[in-house]
Amino acid sequence: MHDKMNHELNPRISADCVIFGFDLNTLNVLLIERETVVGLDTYKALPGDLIFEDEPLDTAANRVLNELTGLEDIYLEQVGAFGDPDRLSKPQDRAWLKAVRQDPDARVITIGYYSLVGMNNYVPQPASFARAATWIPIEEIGELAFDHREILDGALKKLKEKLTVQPIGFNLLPEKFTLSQLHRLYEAILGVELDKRNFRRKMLKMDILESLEERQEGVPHKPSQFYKFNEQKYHDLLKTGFDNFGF
Amino acid sequence: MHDKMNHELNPRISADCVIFGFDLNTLNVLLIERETVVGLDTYKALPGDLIFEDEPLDTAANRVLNELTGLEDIYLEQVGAFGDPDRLSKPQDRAWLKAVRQDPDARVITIGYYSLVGMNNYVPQPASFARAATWIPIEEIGELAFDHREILDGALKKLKEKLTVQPIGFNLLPEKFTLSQLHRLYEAILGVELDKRNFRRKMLKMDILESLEERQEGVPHKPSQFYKFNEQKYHDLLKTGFDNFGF
DNA sequence: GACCTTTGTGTCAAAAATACACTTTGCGAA
DNA sequence: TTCGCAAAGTGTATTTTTGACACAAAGGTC
Repeated sequence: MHDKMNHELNPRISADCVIFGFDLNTLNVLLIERETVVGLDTYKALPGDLIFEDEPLDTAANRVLNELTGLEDIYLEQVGAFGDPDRLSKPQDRAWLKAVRQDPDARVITIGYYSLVGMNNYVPQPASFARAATWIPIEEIGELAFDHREILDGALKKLKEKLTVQPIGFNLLPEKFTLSQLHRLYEAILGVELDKRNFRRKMLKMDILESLEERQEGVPHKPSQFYKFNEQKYHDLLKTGFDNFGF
Repeated sequence: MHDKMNHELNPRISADCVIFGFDLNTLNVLLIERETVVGLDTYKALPGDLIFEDEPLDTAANRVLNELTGLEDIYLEQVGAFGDPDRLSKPQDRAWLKAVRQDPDARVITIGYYSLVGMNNYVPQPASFARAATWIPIEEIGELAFDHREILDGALKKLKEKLTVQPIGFNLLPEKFTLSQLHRLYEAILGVELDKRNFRRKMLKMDILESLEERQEGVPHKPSQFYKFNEQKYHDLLKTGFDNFGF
């Protein structure tokens, strides 16, 4: 303590959410399009805002996400804290902050979160002061506001790691899905090609998918079989077999 | 924004560090022993303190760690943000805060960090207002101040995950070490028994260890061969072969 | 019915994981 | 000096997992 007192920080805290969606073809991220203050241009940002006093971080992330996009009750996983003192200092960002924040010069430390949702289940609701919340294919996302690009990259990295360690990603698909769709999802997230036969073998051996009687209809090729995710078996598996990797 | 303004949070930020050490036998954590304000008792906390204005988070974590323990220039990895509004509300914690903080009622959100250091290389230096920084074997750590137990558990979990994915942990050992010591280290971190022969085979196959001519001396059994870690080969390996797990 | 597109399937070889027990070395005690 | 103790060090056989690879089946379109 002692002589440090007057240096102590008095910052704001925000939560920013990286929401991944999958349209059965490419991976998308839910972004807010903001009007730049000067005029015609828009620029993109993650849905995020300051958190309230006495509000737990996870709760805040969910509230903020809901306010900006309409999404509700999403399981959000933390990416980490981003607190570079210069993270709000790009001119465009400063202009926006001045227009919208009570104390635009305050340092803001943000907690990044990420989650996966099915794009089908959900059509974004533009909120009051966001121009629009929209799904953007991940390869088309360039620069973002603040350090949001860094947060996005961090989230994607965590998502990849998680995917290689345990089968997640079912949230990204509709309830009934085909193995090809799941295959494409894995390729989209990991950004690599995966051998079709080996992928299927491995997936099925895990014994967490249930094949349905149903098949695709009206497609101009051999119809694909539908599967669904068996949550029960998945949780059984998590408890037994997933701790022992490596050794 | 709008009507939310008056709810906006005005918290403090702190950094707390989980420093793991290994005494060639058991895993230890570097803890601060604080006097309780009432009197004779001590209680334990992670080294941590408030961060300064305009100070990057990582820098702050290193500074705080240095001030409390004397450790310098440690690579700290983030565990995450911990921000439960009640995290400072245990009576003991409140007493301590009142004694030592300018604004003891302010909400404090903390960023947890962890790192590995060699216990041999380092003998903790007690700092001014910490009673003592000491290594405590991880099995002997019970309750800690605030939510530090939660932070510690989170750090240990991350450490385990990382260890299974890539060979770290060399920072925890002296420069020259034996395979048995490395073996014990892995067992201590993962908390499981690992087959000796299989462990050695796997470790050596990675080709990141260099066997030295030297052997143990003065031990009442067959002397063990010393190895050292080849940082060059390790970094080569990281670039090529470590991304492709799982698929 | 010819053609296009995507699904779905099997095998073989190489690599990795697992389980498992005895000999070696050096010290200390009798 | 030898006997015992404690930890180091070493190899094999079996099973499991990975990775590479090609062609027939189904259904729609023209």
